[in-house]
Amino acid sequence: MDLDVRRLRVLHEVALRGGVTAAAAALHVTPSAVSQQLGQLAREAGHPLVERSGRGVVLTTAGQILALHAERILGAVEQAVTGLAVAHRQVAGTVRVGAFPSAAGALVVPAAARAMAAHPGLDVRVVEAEDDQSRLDLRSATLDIVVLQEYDHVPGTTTAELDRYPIATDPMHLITPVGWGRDSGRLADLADVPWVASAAHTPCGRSTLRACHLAGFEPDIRHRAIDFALTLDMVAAGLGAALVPGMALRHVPPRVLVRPLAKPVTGRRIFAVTRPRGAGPTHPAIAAVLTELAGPDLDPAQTSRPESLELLSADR
Amino acid sequence: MDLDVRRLRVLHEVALRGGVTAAAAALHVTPSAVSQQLGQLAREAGHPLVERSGRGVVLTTAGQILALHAERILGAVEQAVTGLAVAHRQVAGTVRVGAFPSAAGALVVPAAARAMAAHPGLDVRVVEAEDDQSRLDLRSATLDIVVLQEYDHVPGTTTAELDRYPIATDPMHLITPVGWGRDSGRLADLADVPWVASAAHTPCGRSTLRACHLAGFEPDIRHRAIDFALTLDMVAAGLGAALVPGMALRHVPPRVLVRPLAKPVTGRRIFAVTRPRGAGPTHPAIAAVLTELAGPDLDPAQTSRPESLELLSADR
DNA sequence: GTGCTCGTGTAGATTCACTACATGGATTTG
DNA sequence: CAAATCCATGTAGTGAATCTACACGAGCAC
Repeated sequence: MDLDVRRLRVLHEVALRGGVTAAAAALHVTPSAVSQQLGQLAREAGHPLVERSGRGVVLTTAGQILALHAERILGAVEQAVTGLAVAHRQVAGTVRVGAFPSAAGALVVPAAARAMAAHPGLDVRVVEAEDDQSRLDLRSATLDIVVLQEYDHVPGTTTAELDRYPIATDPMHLITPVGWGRDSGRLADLADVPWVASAAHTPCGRSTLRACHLAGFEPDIRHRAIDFALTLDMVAAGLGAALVPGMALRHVPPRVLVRPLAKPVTGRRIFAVTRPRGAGPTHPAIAAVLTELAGPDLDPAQTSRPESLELLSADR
Repeated sequence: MDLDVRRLRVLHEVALRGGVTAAAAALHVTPSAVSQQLGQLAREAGHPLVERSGRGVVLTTAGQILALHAERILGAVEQAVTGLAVAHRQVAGTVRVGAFPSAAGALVVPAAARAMAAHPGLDVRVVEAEDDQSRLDLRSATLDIVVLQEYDHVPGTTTAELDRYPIATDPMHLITPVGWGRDSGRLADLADVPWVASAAHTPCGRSTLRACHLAGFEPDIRHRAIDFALTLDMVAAGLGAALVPGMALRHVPPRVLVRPLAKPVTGRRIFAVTRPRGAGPTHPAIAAVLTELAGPDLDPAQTSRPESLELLSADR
């Protein structure tokens, strides 16, 4: 009774993704193959691992237990290959980094380029995805490093069980169309203007709302944008003011004014995480990428945004 | 790069047994299969795992590292199946117990019988083997429980890294042909008689030597026997005196006198061990066997040896 | 009901792993 | 020193295992 790693990975994916089809997609096989492997594993385990629920499946108790152990086993396997890489001091192989959109371009891409330049055998791949998706792909070993964000004053998703490597803090900046109001550096001065914000369910959207509440007013949010480039375009078109993280200000379009705030109102912390039971920073290749991510970019305002940010110096 | 468990077990066996052929025998396959799997694993690992040395092989550094991790992974797999058994509270399956000859008959067989009687789904198998062999088979998961002995005053092999479950202490008893010398209960009275002992390289043989030295004399060892039954026959034939563990006295032949010793001179401790990183006593089936081994047999003299032991009462 | 999604069976092709046998190198024996 | 022996490793062929393609049935939405 040997519980093949391949099969255990199938169960792990089913547990993570919540279904046979989703697991099959993640494993790049057909659902039929996943179903068969699951059946075989159940036979070996002596108990059914999943049972149908509606048109999907849910794990039985035995399935949950085995999925838990599967994660431990997969982690042990990963540590084994890591041990080999450590012993041979080879900073090589493929490291897949997931990041949310604004960090991907501003932080991860330059870090990846530096890491690959420094280590010829290293292949860093950047995957742009939302935090929830990245977290899932990290656990399923589709990604090796994930760059996440955590907004101040927003409860947000906890990532307690993961090892965190802080990369940067990214304060929110106030932007308005040029020629709006006076420049006192106080958010409350813009209590009566229209606003542009991210979608209400996003942490950034909630962050804007919280900041305005803390400043003592309810913002009149007229437009919702997910991509910060769209936010900037909206502001440039005079549709409203907005609070955006500094990292989104690498390319500020004309007719957008970045206004100094008297003191930072709110912001977000950016950090990288690795697989909890997996190789983590032990692996030389992952360590090299983490170093590039955390090291030179500790202040993203100084390094990642070449121009157009002189106005921000007052904020810090 | 998934490092199949099956392949890792092959590497583990090669590391344990010290060669391809020995590993193949333990895995019940041909050496060719082992060699091929090893080659495949080396390709996956990116480094050769073994290199030829003389007419055998030795593990490379990479091989040693991977073998180390293999043991962890195999342990994790074992814990997974254990987790399932625990969740379903099923005291079932096969438990293989290894024991040195005298313990196998006196302790393990009755314990196995009791365990199987108490748990219908349980299949306990007893394997008689020397300690070194048993230790190896335990690590390779050929055995699940191993009963070992440790003689007083003999450095012996340490089993520090294993979880120990004490079963019994088995003091050595003095036996002579009937009609020899006086019955003072002192070992030194037999300084000038011929002796029968186990082979010099065995711990029991060394134990006899040490006991006599502690009593102040050098025994004149005329005959060497490995099986205690042969020792008893030799004593019965009048060839000499001997020190044998109490457990070997289940069937004392005629013309052999078990002499009370004023105080126990030396003895051995008998204990069971389980796989260090493996399931161990967590597994219900293994726990059940361990209970039967340790529980009712805490004093083997009282339970396992039905008659012919009245003389021993003075010893304890 | 119709359409859609999800999971599970079945048949066939491909891949994988093992055995049997042969080869080459290293050690022991006569 | 040659012969015999042991050990590991290749090669060819066979059998098992696993995947895809396709069909089917069940649940849910409209």
